[in-house]
Amino acid sequence: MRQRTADYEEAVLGVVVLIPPAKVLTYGDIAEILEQGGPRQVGAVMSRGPSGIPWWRVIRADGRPPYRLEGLAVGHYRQESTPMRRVPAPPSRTGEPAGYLLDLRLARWNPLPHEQDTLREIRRRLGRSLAGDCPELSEPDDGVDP
DNA sequence: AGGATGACATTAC
DNA sequence: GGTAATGCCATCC
Repeated sequence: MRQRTADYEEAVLGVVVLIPPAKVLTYGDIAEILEQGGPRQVGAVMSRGPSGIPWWRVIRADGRPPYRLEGLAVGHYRQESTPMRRVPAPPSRTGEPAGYLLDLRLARWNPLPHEQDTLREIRRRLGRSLAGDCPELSEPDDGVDP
């Protein structure tokens, strides 16, 4: 039940810690790997400020680092030599300082075969907990009534 | 129950 | 190359 979110969070974090230095995944990538939820759900997990994980390796689909954390993230990118390019003009004054974009073509993580196995395992475990958590899904459900 | 919200994504100008 | 409008999916009022 409520466990559902905890399991989802664990799965997301399990994927994030596998991303190697200088590589990144988008929120959507992770949702796709898990085959559960969507980008916003992944974002929701990350927003809880999980500790001890490379949060800066999870970015938006357009290459921007996590909202409001760009300054911090860029430091990590420089340290890891993550393919990044400086964006010329500051977009807008409405909050987005942006100034850096990750080059997703170069920086997106492509899991090796053995890493894909690990990802599959995470996905399977999540699927299991979700299924075992909602027995109603398999319940025949009695008469719907007239 | 219905609507607002969010570390998002895609499509259309 | 940008922004603007829509769609999404789960959570939380």
